[in-house]
Order: sequence, then C-alpha cells, then structure tokens
Amino acid sequence: MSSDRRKPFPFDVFEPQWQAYWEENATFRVANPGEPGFDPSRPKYYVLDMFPYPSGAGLHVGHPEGYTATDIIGRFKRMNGYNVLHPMGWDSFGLPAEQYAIKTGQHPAVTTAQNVARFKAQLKKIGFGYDWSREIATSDPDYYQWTQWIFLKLYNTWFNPATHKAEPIATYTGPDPDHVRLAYVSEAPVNWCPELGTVLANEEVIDGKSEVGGFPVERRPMRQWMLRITAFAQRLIDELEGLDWPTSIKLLQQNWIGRSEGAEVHFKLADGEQQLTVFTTRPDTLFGATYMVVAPEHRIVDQITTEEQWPQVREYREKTARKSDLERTELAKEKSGVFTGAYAINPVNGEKIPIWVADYVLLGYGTGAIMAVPAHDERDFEFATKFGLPINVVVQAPGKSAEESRGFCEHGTAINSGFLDGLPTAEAKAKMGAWLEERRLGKLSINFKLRDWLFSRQRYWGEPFPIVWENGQHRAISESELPLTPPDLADFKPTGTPEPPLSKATDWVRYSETATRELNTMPQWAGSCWYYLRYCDPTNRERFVSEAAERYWMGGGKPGGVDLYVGGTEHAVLHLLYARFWHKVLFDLGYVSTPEPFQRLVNQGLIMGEDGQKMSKSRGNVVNPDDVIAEYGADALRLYEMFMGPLEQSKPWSMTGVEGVSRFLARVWRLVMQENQAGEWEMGPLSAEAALDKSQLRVVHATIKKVGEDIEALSFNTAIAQMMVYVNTFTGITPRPVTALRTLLILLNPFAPHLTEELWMRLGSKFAGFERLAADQPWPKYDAALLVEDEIEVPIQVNGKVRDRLVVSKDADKSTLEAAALASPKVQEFTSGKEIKKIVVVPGKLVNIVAV
RNA sequence: GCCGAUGUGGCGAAAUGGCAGACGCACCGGACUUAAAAUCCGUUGGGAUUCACCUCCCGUGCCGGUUCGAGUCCGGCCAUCGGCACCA
Repeated sequence: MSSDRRKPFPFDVFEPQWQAYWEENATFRVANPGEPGFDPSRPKYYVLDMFPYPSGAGLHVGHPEGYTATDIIGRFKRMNGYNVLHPMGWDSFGLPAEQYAIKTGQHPAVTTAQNVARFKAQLKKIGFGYDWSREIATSDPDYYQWTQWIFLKLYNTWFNPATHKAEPIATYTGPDPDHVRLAYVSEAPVNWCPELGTVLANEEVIDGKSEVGGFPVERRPMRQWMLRITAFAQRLIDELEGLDWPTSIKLLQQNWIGRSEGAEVHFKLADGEQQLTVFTTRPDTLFGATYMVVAPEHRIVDQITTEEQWPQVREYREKTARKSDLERTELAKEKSGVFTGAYAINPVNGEKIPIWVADYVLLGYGTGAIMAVPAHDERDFEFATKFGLPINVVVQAPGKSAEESRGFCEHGTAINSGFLDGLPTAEAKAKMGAWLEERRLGKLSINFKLRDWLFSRQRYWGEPFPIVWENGQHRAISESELPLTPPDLADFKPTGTPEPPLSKATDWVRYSETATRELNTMPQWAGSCWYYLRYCDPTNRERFVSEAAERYWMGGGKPGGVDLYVGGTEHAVLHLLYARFWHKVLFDLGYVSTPEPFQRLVNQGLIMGEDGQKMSKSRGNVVNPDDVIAEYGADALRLYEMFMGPLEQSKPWSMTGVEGVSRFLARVWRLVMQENQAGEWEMGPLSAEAALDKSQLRVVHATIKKVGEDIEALSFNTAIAQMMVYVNTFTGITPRPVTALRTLLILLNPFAPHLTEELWMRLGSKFAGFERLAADQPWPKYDAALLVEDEIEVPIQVNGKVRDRLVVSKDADKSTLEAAALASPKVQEFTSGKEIKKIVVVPGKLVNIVAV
C-alpha cells in the first residue's frame, strides 16, 4: 500500500481536524428535556445501532455499514429540525474476555477497557456523529446496577392470566408466590457444556454444540434461574403487528414462538387411577389413535412400566440420555422406541392401546406425551410401520378412497370416527373439543414452542444475581445494596464442576451468619435487553431512566419507542425477543410508556470479502477499515459502504469500488479547489453571480428531491448516484456557480461530513452564505415546478416495440400525440398494409399503436 | 422436509406495469505529457447487415398466463443463500 502516494485531496489533513472540532464543540450532543439548550419545539428522532461487543480483533468493515447508515439518517434528521438521539455504547460483559483472562491472568475489566478504547478510537476516525456524552458499557457498575434492579422487578412480578399483564407479586393471592414469579428457580435438565464450564440457553446450542466454540453439550438436571417469557408468548406474537419490521423477521419470531392450536386429551390408564395427558393439533383424529408415546425422560415412565419391560425401558432411557442432541438428530432417520408394557384407554372409543417410550417425542414440548395417529402423521406412520402397530384411517382425502387416504396429513373429511363422520376437519376439531370438554376428558388449548429463558450462567464476567439463599430459600437483597459487584478474583478458571467460579470468593459468598449469595451470573443478553433505555438518561443515579427522558425519547404515539434500529440478522430472534419481553414487563409495571421497544427495524446485509466469501481470518479476506481510511479517507469509506448496493443485501467488498467513490470525492474537491504551479491547493474559478440555466436548475432540484427521498427510504446507493450526476453536470463549467456548490455541500454532508465541512469553511472565507457548519444548515427545499421539462421525448411504439421517438411539448394532449405518432414515417413503415386496431396514448409518457 | 430472501451486461447495481442496464468499476479509444501516473472527453449487453451512417433481430434464471405493453403482476419449476428442523 502506497500510503505516502500523493492524495487526490488532503483528507489526511482535514479529517482529523474536523473530528477534533466536533469533539471539542460537542457538535452532536443533544440535551434532555429540562436541560439547558433543550428545544422542546423540535420533534425527536431516536436512531439506534446494535451496540458491539468490544472484541480484541477491533472493527471490521461490516461494523461501519450499519453505523454509517444510521449516521446519515441522524445527520439528515438533524438538518431537518429534529432533536436526534444517536448514541453508542458497549455490550462489554461476555465470554471471550473471561476466556482471555483464564489464558493470561489479566482481569477481564482491564482487557475490556483496552478493547473499548480501541473500538472507540476506530469509530471516531470514521467521523460518526454520536453523542459520546451518552456512552454506556454494560459491565460498568453504574449500568448493571439497573440491570440487577430490573431483575428484582422480574423477581417480584407475576403474570396475571386474567388481566394478561405483568403485575407486582403482591397482587397474587395463590398459595406459593415462588411458583408464579417471572424470575424463578427450576431444576429442569439444562445444556451443560463442560468445555466452557457453563450451562447454555437452548438458543445458544446449535446441533448439539455450543454456539461459541463448537464444544459438545450434554443435558443434565441442575438448579437454574429461569425467566417466564412463555407467559408473554401470545403478546409477543400479537404485538409484532404494529411494528415496521421486515416481514421475514416477524415471521422468524412467530415461528420461533411457534403457536399451535389444538386440544389436550386425558387418557386413562388401563390399570390404576392415573391418567396421561397429551397435546394434539388434530383432536379430530382421536378415533385413529392406536398407541401412545411418552418421552424417555417423562416421570410417568417409572410408574407405568411393567416389571417384564423394565430392563429394556431402562436400557433405552440410558442410551438416549447418553446421546447428545447432535446424535439424537443424526439418528433421527431411523425411529427407535420400546414398549412399556402399559396400556391406556382411548376415551372416544374405549379401545385399549399400548404406551411406548420413544425419543421422537420431546419432553419439553406440550405434555411430553402424544397420542399416535399413524394414518395421518408422518412420524407416527414411520414408527407404526417399523414396529407393526395398527394404522386406522380416519380422515379421507378429497377425491380419494379411504385406503388411499392412509398417510394423508392435511385437512379432509372425518370417516370411521363415530359422531364426527362426514365433517370437514375444521368442524370435526371443534366438535371433538366440545365433546371432550363436556365429559371433562380434555379441552381445546394452545401450545407454544417457546420455552422459558434459562437465565443463569456459571461465569465470572457477568452481572451477579441480587439474590441470597437462606435455609434453602431464595430471597432478594434490597435495592439499596445495588450495584452488587462481583468479587475480585485472581483465578478465573472454571471449577471443572458446575460450581460457578464465584464460589472461589468465600468471603464474598458469605452474606450473613445464615445466608450465602447466589453464585450464578446473568447471561450476556441481560445487558442488551434495556440499553436503549439507559441512553435516554445515562448518568441518572436515582432511576434507570427518568420519566421525562423516557417519555420524550421513547414516546411519540407509536407502539415502538426507538424510531429506527439497525443491526444484523443474527439478532433477529434472541436479542430482539428478549428485549421485547423485558420491555413489556416494564410497560405493564408502568416504568416505560410504550409496549414495544423498537418501531422500525432494518437489518443490514453481510459484507463479503473480495472473493465473494464470508470474511474470516482463515480465508485472509478480511478488510480492516483503518487501512481503507489511511489510503482513501473516512469519507471514502463511508461513501463506499453506502454505494455498494441496498443496505439489506449482502454484497462483496471491492477495493476498486472504493477507488471509484474516492475519485468522486476528489471531483467534488476540485469543483472548489485547484492545484497551483507549486502543487498547492488554492480556490478555483468560482462565481457568486453566475446564474444556472434551466437544465442545471433541474439537476439541482431533482437532486434535492431524490437525495432526501432516498435517505428516508434508506436507498443510499441511488442517492449517491444522483449526486454523481450533479457533480458531472458542473464539472465542465467555469467559473463554477457558488450557489450550486453550496447546495451540493449540504446534500453531501451527511454522507461525507469531513470533506463538505472543509469546503464549506473554505468557501466561507470568500463568499457570503457559508455561516456556521454545513451540518447546521437546514435541508434545502426543492421547487417542483423546476423539475418538469417543457419539451419531452415520447417513445412511439408499434405493437409494444419502440419504432420512433418524438419531441413534443410536455402538455401535448392525447389527440395531438396520436396525430403526431400516426404522421411519423417510421410508424407508417411498420403499419403499412396493416389495420390499426387500437391506439394507446399515455400523455407525457408514450404512444402505442396496435396494428394487425 | 418446512419457512423466507435472492436471481438483470465482464463486475457492484438502477428502473410508480410504459424507451432495460441510471450511477460506479473494469475494458477500449482520444486529449494533455518527452513519457507515464493523475486528470478531462468519449465508446462498451449479444448478434445480423453495412466501407460507414443507418437499420433489424435477440436479451432481466426456466416454462406458461394476464395486458395494447411484463425485469416489474399471476401460476408452475430450477438454482443460490439464510433460518428452522421428530414441535405432535
């Protein structure tokens, strides 16, 4: 890289100067309601980036893509008279810092601070207009004090099914509040990862391996903190509706929550008083249930398995327990299972049907037991075929015989089903539901795939729980004891057992004579669940956010508070779902004023390497923004990131493309400046008097219109293309009309803030109308009257093919156009000998003559 | 298997149902220069015809439909990418 090569414009000189200016003058600082400098007459605009985890690797060119987009929007809104909240911070708790600490013995707080400093310096070099006075870090005690405070709210809150809302636990009148808290303790089997020395959420396990590091994960029962997100499942689906999110992301969340309508059905066991409850989406097929299956881990297996079958059942259970999730899915091709020896009675026809154990039934979904209808369910069919169980057809496919309907899993007509016979599936479901309910054999019900959120981690570098244990009971510590800081540890190594590293700090663990502290820490998701609220009032010591600040920045009459949220698709489900959940709890409790956190969501696409592959160290195709800035400048980096293509699309990096936009910026520079004999830059031939001709005026106003509209639509690439047209229009003109330059600098300012401020200042030294900063100017207005051309070229088509073009007045009416078209010799050539059937005239657009 | 997104020149891309390829890259040609770089101007989807101008034909993954007119709308397929995946 020839960084000492002569620069096409001196960005290396003026970019750092402007960055320093913005910092010294706090140009992008925005005041809160009640603070000096706050202008209540302006509307608010809250534009947010997904804050980064400050890794040791520094920024790569993927980061600035979304950040540049929000920066352009923020600066644009500011020029349009908004109070713009555009903050940045750090998701700074997390596993990599802790693993680095284990390797090197350096405290995670130290490495985190270093990484944050590096990230911040890199971001500043790109010239983003963040309000740095609002910077936050989730690992900062002033911040996580409130993360812990929100946890206490969750702990002291329950979901009232009657009001469909979260309410203070005091309103719960049942026997044991511990059973309904939104934060509760569970002994359920969890994903234990020995390598990482921690348990993981279901969402952090991919194909039986940890998402971080790809280590094997096994299931074992442990005492864990859970958050009752499932209580909000329905609302998390319903309240997506009012949000301006991509439909694909809404669908992703809906599928993740996985609502299905069906029925619970109670099956009495053939022997004894017990019953087995199943969930089914097809209660209409109950007459076809020929056997039942329970998950191997299901508690009832111990009670119902006959002595004769016990050895086989036990062996099967042990085998499936040993299998990791990965093996379980890998072996899914072949169904397996064992008969328990027990039978149940089908409530609808009194038939005795066998109960099997099989790992294709999952303990965590529904009731962990199913009724098998092999004729109309693929999995049951496969299983029944393998083990020779009966297959009874009870739904007839449209246009097929009963025998042909075997294996038909869609909606049809009930047959062989007693009182349901002849009913279409939907009606049969409803009738069966009523029938079951009448006899107390079951009821229609709704099930969700979503599970409660496993909220504890056996880690050091995370928020400690504000909980102590006494006599086997948990209780919350007082809010006045927050923040609860983790102890200073010298040894961060996992204990090798599920005992968390905090257990090593014996003094810290001992809370009182009789009480000890909770040893788990919160997952990384916790801090990012509410950071957008803290930005509104980041230094408040009395409250997580003041009411006034929250109401102003998060309000606005829409369901979501943040006006625009930009980030990667990788957070489409987890982060966005968790944050919505917390927000709803805070909303129900009256702490925030909207039911949703994020009104408009946009996912930026991945930036690939020049080879079209995903950027990765191992491929050696990673582009470092620092190198790009050194060679082409921050403005070129920003502009290229936006010029590559639509924001949402993934696209490959191209250094020659960067060179292209860099050339464009150099042309802008040379519109104002020129090189003298000595090779120094001086102002070129400019004229404050020169008037623009009609076509130049049209370009100016068309550009004002297009750039403004395109920024609103986040179509930055076409906005830049239009500004290139603008520059090309004026490049050949001497002297350059200053008025046209002035407009250009304002339009280009959000994209290339350094260059435009520099030229703005230089022009201001010689011409009037360049007060303050370019960034302080109001966004220009366009005159629609100047956009229309007097004479337009209209294509004349014959049978849909362009045969001629005529220049006519823009107001030419239908008959004029028609006559002109028919008079065209070219048209006559193509219509001669044919009959003109029809003439389509769209005034101002085209003429199409249909001739046969 | 299910859900979603995408498919347009050599490349990144653009186009309220109305002139496909704006803008940029790359290539080629010209000007400037002793020369090169930089800069400025111009050409460039494919094919046929022509000395040339002109002109014509084909062309937005594939097949079909709606329409005076389809990259755009509808139906069916194919490919690539992303997500979910025994969810009863």
